[in-house]
Amino acid sequence: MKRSVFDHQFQQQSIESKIVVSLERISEAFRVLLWKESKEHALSPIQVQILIFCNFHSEQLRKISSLASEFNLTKATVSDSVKALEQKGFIRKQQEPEDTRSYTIHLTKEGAELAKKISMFADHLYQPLSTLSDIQKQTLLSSLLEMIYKLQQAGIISINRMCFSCRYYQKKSDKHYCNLMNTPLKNTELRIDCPEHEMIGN
Amino acid sequence: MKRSVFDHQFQQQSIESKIVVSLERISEAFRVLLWKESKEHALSPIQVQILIFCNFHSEQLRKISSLASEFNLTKATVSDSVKALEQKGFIRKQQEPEDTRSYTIHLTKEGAELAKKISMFADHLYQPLSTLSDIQKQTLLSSLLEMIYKLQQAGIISINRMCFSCRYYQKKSDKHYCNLMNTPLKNTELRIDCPEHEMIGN
DNA sequence: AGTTATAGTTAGGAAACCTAACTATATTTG
DNA sequence: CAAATATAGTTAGGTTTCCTAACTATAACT
Repeated sequence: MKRSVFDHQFQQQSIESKIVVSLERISEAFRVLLWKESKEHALSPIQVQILIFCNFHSEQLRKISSLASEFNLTKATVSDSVKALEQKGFIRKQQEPEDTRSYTIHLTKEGAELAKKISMFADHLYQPLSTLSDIQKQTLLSSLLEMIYKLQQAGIISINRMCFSCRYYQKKSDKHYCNLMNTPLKNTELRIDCPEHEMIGN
Repeated sequence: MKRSVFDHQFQQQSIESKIVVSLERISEAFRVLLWKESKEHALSPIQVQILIFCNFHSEQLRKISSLASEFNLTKATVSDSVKALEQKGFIRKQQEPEDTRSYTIHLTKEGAELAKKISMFADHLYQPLSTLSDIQKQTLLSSLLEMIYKLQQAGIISINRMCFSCRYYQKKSDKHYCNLMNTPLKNTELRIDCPEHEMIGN
């Protein structure tokens, strides 16, 4: 009989189920923080995410389709929110001559200012990390990276821009190597959202 | 100038910001999995959470107010969802003689069966952990526990039933100790959702 | 040139959330 | 003990989230 990670008896035997439950609690924290930040600025959670994302990512990614797969939503949902942001004057749509079906999202001056403010919402997660030792942090990070990679391979998270899924990444005798920068990468240098990322096998 | 964890340059310097971004990705995975599971059973995400929670927690916690603070929602929101679950025949409200204002939620036979099924939704998070070493898992867990405790202290997550916030917990010369069971606790024995939990200072 | 794929929008609907105002019981306290 | 206050839950009304399905318009095959 298979057991759920939420089963107390199972939790007492299994460290894995404790980890999953912990991660679930932290997800809850994200949800709460995002919601709170949204309300404070009269935005919706998804609008907050879009503003932050657009503030930190390149033109190619600042399109309806990219945003949709980034946040695992439909294009219709994203389209609505983008329209709302446009009406509020935080973004502007810019047609490109190459493909007139699509457009790139640009933050207006007000949008960029707002984005800077709201992107601090995750700070509350940042502070609790300060008391962990360096080794703890390193182990924590590599474990999380491994998890994320597997979640992406399993098709649960659609998009990522981490080294493991990048065409420039190579494992050389158990060491990480980036073929774009031509340098070895320490565990802590592995990126989770690399601007130069190119998906493997494209 | 303070920087956001979503800032790429900042990420390259700071391991903490990478961890936060990773956690954010994992939260996304939870959101997606919960949504998917909901749709498959014609439930809403919050209904799924309520069913699972009620399946694994004691009577005192199976009340509107508890659920509301557990999930950081208002009572109104929870009340609505519980009503829906009742109409679908998965739960039943049971008045207690001690306090007739309130009632306890009981799963019906169908509700319990459904709860068992849907509580496996987190399994996709469980499997990616299998390749981690024991030491990695232990470090991961204690880091997460520490984070959660601080998030609760900071008032971001309202409720938890972990050892650190329990009146029976004691730190004896840097070792963990449970005064209810009268036993020392290894790092891996620390609980994240203990049925015997009693909030400190009550 | 005609089919097919892709980018984004619109419309309609269920549900997730909230706030505010409400009922009904419990508890406190003057 | 009666009056004031607190607590448990509901209802009403609103905005936003998200979906699916049908649509327009452009781009890219064949």
